[in-house]
Amino acid sequence: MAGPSASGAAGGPDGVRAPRPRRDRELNRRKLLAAAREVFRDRGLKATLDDVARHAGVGVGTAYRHFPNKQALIDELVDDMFARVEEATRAGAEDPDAWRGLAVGLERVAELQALDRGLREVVFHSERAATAGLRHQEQIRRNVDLTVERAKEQGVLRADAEPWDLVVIQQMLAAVTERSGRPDLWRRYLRLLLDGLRAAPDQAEPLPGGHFGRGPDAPGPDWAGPPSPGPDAPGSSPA
Amino acid sequence: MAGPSASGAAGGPDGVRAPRPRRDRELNRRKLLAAAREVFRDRGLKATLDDVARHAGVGVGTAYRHFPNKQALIDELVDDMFARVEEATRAGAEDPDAWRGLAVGLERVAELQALDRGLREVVFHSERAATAGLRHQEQIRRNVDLTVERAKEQGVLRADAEPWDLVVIQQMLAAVTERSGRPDLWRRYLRLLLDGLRAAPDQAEPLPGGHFGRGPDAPGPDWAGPPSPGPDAPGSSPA
DNA sequence: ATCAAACCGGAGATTGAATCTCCGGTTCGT
DNA sequence: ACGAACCGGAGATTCAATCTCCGGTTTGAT
Repeated sequence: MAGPSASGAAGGPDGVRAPRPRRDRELNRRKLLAAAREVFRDRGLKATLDDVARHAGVGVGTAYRHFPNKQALIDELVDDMFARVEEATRAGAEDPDAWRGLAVGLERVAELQALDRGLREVVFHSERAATAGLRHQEQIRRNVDLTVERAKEQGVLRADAEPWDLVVIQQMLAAVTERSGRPDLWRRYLRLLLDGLRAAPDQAEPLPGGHFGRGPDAPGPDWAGPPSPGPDAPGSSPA
Repeated sequence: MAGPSASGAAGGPDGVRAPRPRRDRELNRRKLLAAAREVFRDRGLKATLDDVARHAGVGVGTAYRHFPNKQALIDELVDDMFARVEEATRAGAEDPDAWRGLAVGLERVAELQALDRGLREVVFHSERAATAGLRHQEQIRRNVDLTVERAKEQGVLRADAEPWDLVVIQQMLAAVTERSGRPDLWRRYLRLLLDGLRAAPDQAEPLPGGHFGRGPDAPGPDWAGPPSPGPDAPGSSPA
């Protein structure tokens, strides 16, 4: 009869009672999370918390009781998203055929983001990507570095390619999906980019843009470095 | 002393007087247009009409007296933008060396849009691009078609490339500029894409995406065809 | 079965940003 | 010099999104 901690608090660090939470609470929480995944996937992060609540079949009040605001709800999902991307890059880094690994890694990640608008916005856009999923982000970076390094060793990737090129390529593919509305069109341009990425004898001209007038050790774009300056370029004319 | 049409109306089709408009009116109009070009170039179309007015050194009221709303002001500029793009594509279409023409055309257009955020938004995003600059748009399409056609004839462009690929490529380059904040990074990826676009013996795999399950004669993406379905994809799961 | 605490739903208050109007004061053309 | 036309910018208006509040319902315990 006496289950664990029949009536009093068990071995909690403080004297806090455990008043047996109601069953529907947890249920609603799950429903909200699931609905959020769907809504953000289809309509992006700009979807309203009201939308999520309606999609979950609960009231707005319930939504706000579980999550103080939309950002908190998003934060709850971000880690998952990065985890999926990490997994997708792992396959590429581990393939013994480095070229196939490169191609497969790019393809997997592109597949993920082509199907999930919320993921695109979290992974590529936001400066708040820095806020969460850091552990995953580091591993992703390591996977990408490794993929590129091995592809160069095997002589299948042009020597002037850099790891962050793959990130930029994902951004470009995301743009194709976003602006065309076609969920598969990116494959065409991935093929094109892969053909350009492959080591070839007649690539006389090196890729430009290897070094700008920036810091001493930051040849790449702003991602993976300090947060970007934001969508607006300041420093316009002073009247 | 007596200037042209000293006091009465000249040859107007109706009896409307021409009461000699004040000089500052036209001046302010010019100032507003110039300011709008700068502001939209630097901050995009989401800039406020108030912003434009402030930048022009006039009051908001003046702005609204000259243009009923922001869209009207934008419409006044759109034609110019498309004209510049048309001019940029012309060079590519006329070059006797078709490959150089292709490369130069892509580069010129990319330069234009990399420096002008407003142009990016007008030319690539909006469904309202359909509203204005139609004459230019048709000529642009003709230039692009010609460029591609000749490059294929000369055997320098892979046979499975299509004219609308060039449009998509511009979108990708625009995304690079937009998301990196680097005004020159696109050159790197244009090189990459050009290397992928060039006819080569080892391109065994054709580009995918030539035909989807769409209409009978619409293999390409939605631009240059019917207006796009908008940013949101409906048809989500039915609960 | 009964009760009180905890939870739910959704109308609407609040906030914020952008658009547009109105009127006193100034400038232009005659 | 004079009056019409124009200018400037404070603030009314609109619109959408976020969040709060309270009457009614459900849950778990006695």
